[in-house]
Amino acid sequence: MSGGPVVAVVGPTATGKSDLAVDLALELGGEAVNADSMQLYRGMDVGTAKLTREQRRGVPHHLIDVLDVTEPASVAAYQRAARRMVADCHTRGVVPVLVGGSALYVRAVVDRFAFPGTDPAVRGRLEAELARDGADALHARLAQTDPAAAVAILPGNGRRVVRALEVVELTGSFTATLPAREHAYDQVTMVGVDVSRPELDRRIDARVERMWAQGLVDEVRGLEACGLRQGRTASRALGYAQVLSYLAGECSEEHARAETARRTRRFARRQDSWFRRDERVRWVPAGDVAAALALMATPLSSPQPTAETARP
RNA sequence: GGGCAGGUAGCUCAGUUGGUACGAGCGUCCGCCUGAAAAGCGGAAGGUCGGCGGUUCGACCCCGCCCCUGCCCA
Repeated sequence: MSGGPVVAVVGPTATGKSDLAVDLALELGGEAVNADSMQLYRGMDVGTAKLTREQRRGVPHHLIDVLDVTEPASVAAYQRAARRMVADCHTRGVVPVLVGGSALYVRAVVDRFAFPGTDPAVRGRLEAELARDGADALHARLAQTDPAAAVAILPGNGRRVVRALEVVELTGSFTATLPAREHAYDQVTMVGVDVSRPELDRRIDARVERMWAQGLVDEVRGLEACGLRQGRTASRALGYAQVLSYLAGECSEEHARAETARRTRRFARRQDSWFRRDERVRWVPAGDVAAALALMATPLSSPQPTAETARP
């Protein structure tokens, strides 16, 4: 696969990825392609910090507002749509600028990555078994049918065990380790937005504060009426899950707010370590458009470590 | 000035009626992650148990004094 340059702006939440992506798109003649699992949802705006129309500054944004809150999101479906979008951009001579903090989503489009199929019936049955027998029991069974997968998946991780069993049933085996980091396109530039942990925490607190001020609670209330609570994926989103809990009378509003901030900080660390581990990501200080543009001059494709991967 | 409660991991607190701190949650750091990835799972590092002195073979747990915090009485 090739076709043209692909830019990916990654990093933890609240670092300013979206704005940087717009800046880059403006400079490169590009369009933004969302790689955020929650911005996929219509109506989830303040809680996902979606850019407003004005903030997008005329740059087209794709794969945003494409799912109803009741629909489950899935990487595989996203991968198909995103790849199609990238190809479309290339056809039009436009640079696709992927933006988002959903690490797996980013890899799913930028890397050689194939997802085995799924079957609702099989999945449903296995999930019922998980609920009934517990993760250890299913893990023991996985050890029988696919020993290698069982070794790679911790016994307590019911979700992964279920998926593994599902794939084994469908295809005979399950590869429980992520594929090698190999780009699926010729010219990929991954820009990581670098922010120190203490600064990140400050930004997150401020962002959560702002979300509340901008009416997150009302947004969730409205979405609840649209079935948010039944949405398998959307109802788990940071902020939304906590507010739903508050609306259900399970905790105070203040607790929901504090929990949102706490879980977001935790999430940001997971994102950070995920992207830090990827030696192809080149880091630039938050908001440093010039530094990011400088990287475009020397696109980095597949696993090819360079001398100056680290930045001051 | 007197009385009571309390001072144990970065934080909030368990705990030992004297025998190497079983600690827990949160935080921190690290790792895993293939159709829910803003989810899910796992590991590690952190403590002179307020200070000084005494009793004892041995004290974080007993005694004395002191310091600090909170509450109450004057």
